[in-house]
Amino acid sequence: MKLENALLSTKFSSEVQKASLNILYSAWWLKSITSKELKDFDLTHEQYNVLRILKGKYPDQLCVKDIARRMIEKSSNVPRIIDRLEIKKLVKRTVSESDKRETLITITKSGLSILESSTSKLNKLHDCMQNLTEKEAQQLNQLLEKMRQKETD
Amino acid sequence: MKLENALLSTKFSSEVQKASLNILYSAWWLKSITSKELKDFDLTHEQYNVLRILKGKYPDQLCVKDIARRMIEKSSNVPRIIDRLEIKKLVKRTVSESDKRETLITITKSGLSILESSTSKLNKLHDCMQNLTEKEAQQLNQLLEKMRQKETD
DNA sequence: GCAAATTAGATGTATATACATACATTTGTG
DNA sequence: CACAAATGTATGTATATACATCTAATTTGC
Repeated sequence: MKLENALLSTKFSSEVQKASLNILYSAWWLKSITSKELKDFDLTHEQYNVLRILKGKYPDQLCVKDIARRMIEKSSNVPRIIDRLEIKKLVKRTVSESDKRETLITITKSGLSILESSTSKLNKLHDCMQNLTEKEAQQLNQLLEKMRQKETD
Repeated sequence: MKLENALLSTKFSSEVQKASLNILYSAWWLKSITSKELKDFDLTHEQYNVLRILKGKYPDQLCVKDIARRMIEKSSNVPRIIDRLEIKKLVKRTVSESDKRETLITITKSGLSILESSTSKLNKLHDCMQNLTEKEAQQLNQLLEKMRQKETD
């Protein structure tokens, strides 16, 4: 869908300004289609993201800070997301022996299994909406990274 | 910043999957730099968005539904955002005469003035981070819209 | 060795997101 | 005209975001 139709507006001061709005709208669009799939597994987008990060290092444990550093949205309140995952027994908390301030998080068998089935469902969704070729996706990645180039790297 | 550094991860199953994460991260990045500026005006990103939409039609009024249709994030709870703007006297509610179910929203002089100064601050920020040329921005817009092409247009 | 500074995590608050439900008004249909 | 269906908005609930504050543990500097 054209951004003009999505926002019912045609007044953009520049292509650059339009690109900002387009990124924000695309992110909302991506989140809303994936959240819909995750609902079947009683997972939110953020809970899924934490499980995915934990699996990336499995069977190693990660402390809360390590997870936070890997989150897409850096301002996520990781302890609270962990709270919800812990209630559902998808992760486990343990106090670190080497540094008692740290809480180490482990993904449980049950967490791994729910992550596997939800990921396979999301992948199917991804395949369906593969409108971009690998080359186009690569170009998109380059443009996004160029846009953000002011960041300290 | 490269996505690899932003998320401390190098494992992406494809450029397309990486592009999804890149869009989500870029949206967070855009929101966080603009929210920082809007804080000086005691406005949230969403409150600013509503004011911007109202100004687009000024001096006409818009009902809640018209505003919701123009929001970037379609699931925004517009009545509640209006609540906060009304407390700050930046907008005014009136019941529509032609259809008493509708609430018409008007931006106040004070709302227009705060919108003007905050917009000019955001534009300055935009100018500083103009890393993309108009042509590149146009290409980015095309790629994002191609990605979303499954949507009913 | 110990006080001060730093760090990790938990918790509190305001606002937003996502979605369900409630309520009033309007519209459509017999 | 009556009444069911649809519509517009407000409100309720769970979770998340954004940010501040608090507590406990660790590190640093003297």
